[in-house]
Amino acid sequence: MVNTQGGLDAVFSALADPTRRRIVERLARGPLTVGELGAGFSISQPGISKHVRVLEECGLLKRDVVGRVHRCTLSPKAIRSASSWMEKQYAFWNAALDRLGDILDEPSKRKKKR
Amino acid sequence: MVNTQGGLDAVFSALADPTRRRIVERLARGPLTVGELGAGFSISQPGISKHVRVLEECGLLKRDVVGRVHRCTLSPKAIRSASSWMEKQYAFWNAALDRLGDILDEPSKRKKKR
DNA sequence: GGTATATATAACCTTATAGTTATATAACCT
DNA sequence: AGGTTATATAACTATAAGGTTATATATACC
Repeated sequence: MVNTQGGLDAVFSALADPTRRRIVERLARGPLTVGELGAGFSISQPGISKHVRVLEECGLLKRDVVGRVHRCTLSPKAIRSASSWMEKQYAFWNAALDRLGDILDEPSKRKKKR
Repeated sequence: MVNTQGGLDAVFSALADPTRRRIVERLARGPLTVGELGAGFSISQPGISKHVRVLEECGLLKRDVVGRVHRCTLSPKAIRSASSWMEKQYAFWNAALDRLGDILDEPSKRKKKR
């Protein structure tokens, strides 16, 4: 927890919790109030409130307060940044696969350069 | 942490740590031994060892033990499953955007439909 | 065999997290 | 005003997570 670089940290951390992933899954189907989000989970109302807050702070969720009701919507920018981090690693990996054949063939005693 | 559904949980949890994401970034460029992975981080050798273990257990990393050296490679299957979870939510969200216009225009007392 | 190297394990500490219950705030409704 | 509803905050507890140092294990080298 020393290095909290660029938002990504908070997004992945938020998505690490299965309850929060389920909340995101629900929100991806359309906006819901905090109360509606809580229905179906077996955790307390303050519990849901805290999860919603975490998702909000990392940018995955936006809140529209109307009266006493808080309507939550998914804000896909954050999910996009996390997803693109993954895509990037994937792309690097594919690029590395070329060089890889060479390295893997190395029987631990050959420092040849091609 | 009551609901540990399908691997995804462990993968997101692993990626929540910035040190482990940096390890993944390095591995995406090509295989490295545990020792090589540790170089450049300011944490102790056992610290690295534990991070590597976490990445291995969630399926992001594979280990090839040759002699006393452990060569680590990225195993992109896990990253793919996490990434596709995100893509799925994204897709649902886009689908929801159609229905959304209707809902968002409703000012809780809506006097107009467009 | 003895020593150095690569990595893992054990034991421990500290901080963070997810959950709880109880209470507060604010909006809506007679 | 009084009561109900929606959500947040406070205070607390338990467990997990990341870090450490010290030690163990296994391989390599002379």
